[in-house]
Amino acid sequence: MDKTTNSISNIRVRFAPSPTGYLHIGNARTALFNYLFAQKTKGFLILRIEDTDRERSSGEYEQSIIEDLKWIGIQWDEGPDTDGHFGPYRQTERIEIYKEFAENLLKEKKAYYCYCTKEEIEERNKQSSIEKKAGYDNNCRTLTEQQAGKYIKEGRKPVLRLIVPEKTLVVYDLVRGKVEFNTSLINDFVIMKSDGIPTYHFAVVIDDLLMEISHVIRGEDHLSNTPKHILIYEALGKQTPQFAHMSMTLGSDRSRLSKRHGATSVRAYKEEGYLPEAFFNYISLLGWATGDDKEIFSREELINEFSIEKCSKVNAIFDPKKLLWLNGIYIRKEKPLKIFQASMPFIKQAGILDDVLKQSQETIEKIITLQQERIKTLKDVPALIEFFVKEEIEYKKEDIEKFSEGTIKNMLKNLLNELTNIEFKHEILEDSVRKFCEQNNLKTSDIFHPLRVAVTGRIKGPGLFEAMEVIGKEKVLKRIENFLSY
RNA sequence: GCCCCCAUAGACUAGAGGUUAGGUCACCACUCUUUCAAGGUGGUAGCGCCGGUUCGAGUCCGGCUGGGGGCGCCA
Repeated sequence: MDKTTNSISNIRVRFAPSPTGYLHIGNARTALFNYLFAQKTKGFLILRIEDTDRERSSGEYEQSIIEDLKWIGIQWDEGPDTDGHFGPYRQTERIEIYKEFAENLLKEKKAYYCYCTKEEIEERNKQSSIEKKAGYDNNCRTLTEQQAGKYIKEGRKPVLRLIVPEKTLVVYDLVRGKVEFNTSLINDFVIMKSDGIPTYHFAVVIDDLLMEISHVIRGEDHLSNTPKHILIYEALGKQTPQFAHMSMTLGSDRSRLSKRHGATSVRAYKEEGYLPEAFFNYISLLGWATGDDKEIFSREELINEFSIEKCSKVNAIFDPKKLLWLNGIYIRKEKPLKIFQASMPFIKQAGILDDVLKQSQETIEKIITLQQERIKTLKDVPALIEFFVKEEIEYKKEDIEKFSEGTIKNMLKNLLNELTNIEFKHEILEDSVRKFCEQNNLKTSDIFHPLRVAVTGRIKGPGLFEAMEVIGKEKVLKRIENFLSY
């Protein structure tokens, strides 16, 4: 995660989650785009924890977000878990810094204390129904010292509000182009809460400033808040970074991605057996595309091809089906041994670990190779390899009934004798079973299907003879005998 | 209510005035095949609506409609 200081780029971007839950898919995509941009430009990615909401933030969530980012393969150059010259990277550890900036704004009369309670503001809003202006009425901007003194005596703890000058603000957004705002619609907003903690708007600006962030790449939900941020930069007499507001990720009904749409956290997909590479690739496709028709990208290709200009302004719907398809693509491309290793948690979970560990690595690799094209997610692995590794298999009642007809059983019995005498190589097996069918005037399917059920306990699966070879002579013969006993 | 953003099939998108509107997922059919899967081939399906500019509009402009976002002592 370190980068030497001889980097020529002074591009610095950040991903700034608040640790109030697991890493959300939408946030993961924002993180990914920041990562890709940093990599592409040889810049720096900073991870900053925005934990000023003390009610909802927790260290566990911070940890889980870090784990999930790492799982996806997003690496950062500076953050709470690494060294860096712009720390601390956790907002609650920066409270004194914000206070200092706030006090300066107060001194310069660019901000003021407000003693109003929520109730008082609401009440006044109701009274002035002519102007249906929502929010704060800038009441305390013109508070006399006398009035202020009275409030202080009452023991009221004030918030600090920024004086919002009336003007037109222009955001030159890298994704959306020129966007104009009229600040007359913005009320003097809170920058420091009454408990001395900065609000999001204030902390974000101070941090981006001090951490020398050059490009703020974030979700479109922050576009409307950007004028507030610019106002703070201006009050501080500082230049703004560049802004890029990415489209949002929505659920299947075009509403915000929520529990109703299924899994919304990165962690859930990890636990469902998705490969991080596939996930990485899939979310990069949401709101971004190259001019050609390419969709499958390695990490390096993605970094190489990425550009903010190619980012779409249109909100994208998260489609689990396409992710599933892409996951299959990655699984089929992966080395069998890698798939096996990645499936270990699921194998353990399924309770077949002991049987699996009895197999040689070679056998395991053969099994995975045979089933690879059937694996959609790693979670499928136990069910697909189970009948290879288990000593005994169980049959479904319906399958037994289907193939319990006397002639079939007799044929299988005869075949069993044949199999006893041959070498268990799939070519040889196939050869002799086909010959057996011919000699007995049977269609191959008359024997293939019952044989598959007898040997694997299933009506579908990989090539029958390849499977038999891997399962091994001893087990196969035993299984057929067992099947015949029903 | 006010402000901001957006609009190509069910979904993700290509398209920067002249295209038979291209690709991918999903869906359907066919094919390969001992089953399933994977693969191959083909198919259904789209420029939200109304005006304007232009010889010509998916593409430019305006309006409408629709969707999303913001207006917190949440971030």
